[in-house]
Amino acid sequence: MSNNGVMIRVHNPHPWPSTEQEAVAVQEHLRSLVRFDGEPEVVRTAAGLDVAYREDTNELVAAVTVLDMGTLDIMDSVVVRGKPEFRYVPGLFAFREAPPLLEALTRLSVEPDILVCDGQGLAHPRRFGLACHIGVLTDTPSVGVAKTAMGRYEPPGEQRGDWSPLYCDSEIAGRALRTRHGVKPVFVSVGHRLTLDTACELILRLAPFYRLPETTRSADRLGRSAPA
DNA sequence: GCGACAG
DNA sequence: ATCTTGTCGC
Repeated sequence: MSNNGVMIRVHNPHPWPSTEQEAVAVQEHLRSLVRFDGEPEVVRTAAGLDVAYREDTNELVAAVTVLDMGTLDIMDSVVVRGKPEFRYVPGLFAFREAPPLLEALTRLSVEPDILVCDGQGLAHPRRFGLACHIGVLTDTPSVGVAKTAMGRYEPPGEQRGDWSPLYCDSEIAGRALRTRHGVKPVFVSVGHRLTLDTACELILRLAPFYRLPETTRSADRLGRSAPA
């Protein structure tokens, strides 16, 4: 269902922080807004969010694709460029990548039922990774899929679908999920308005061919192939 | 104090 | 993130 109105809106109760101390304070407040209910009854579309870097222009290139969950066809896509307003700091990743991603989400014309972010959700030092941040500010179900873990885990079984708990500070914050036989697992954690079971189920559906979900792969391709 | 540390 | 060759396997 497409229309000309804005489907995803950003509700940001804080000015964007300029120091690491302020950023941590913002996270500690926003994390109280993460919800685990309100899961969508049926997920028909899923958005992939990724950011590429252009060394030549010192710009961030945020790319968002919306895929049909049934066919994995790309139904919509948006690219937004922006200047980095925050240096990369582990744990404060969202303050660097979220601005252009949020702007891109606002410009979509096909509504995504869930957002698949390239990074952590609850599997974060303060339980508020990029996926939680994006999910809360847009009040949209979201999940984080990271290529490397921020917590500790034991290797899951070798079969596709096998998983093991991902621990952060002795708490289960996500899962190491095997999307392909014999390939390094991806690290899935809830962002907002989803359960971990549903999140893993969706990621497996989105990753029938490769280690990473097609949402992430398509957004990554789009971002790095964007015109100069 | 030293190492670890999403992209 | 990005820089990069060859190599193994389906």
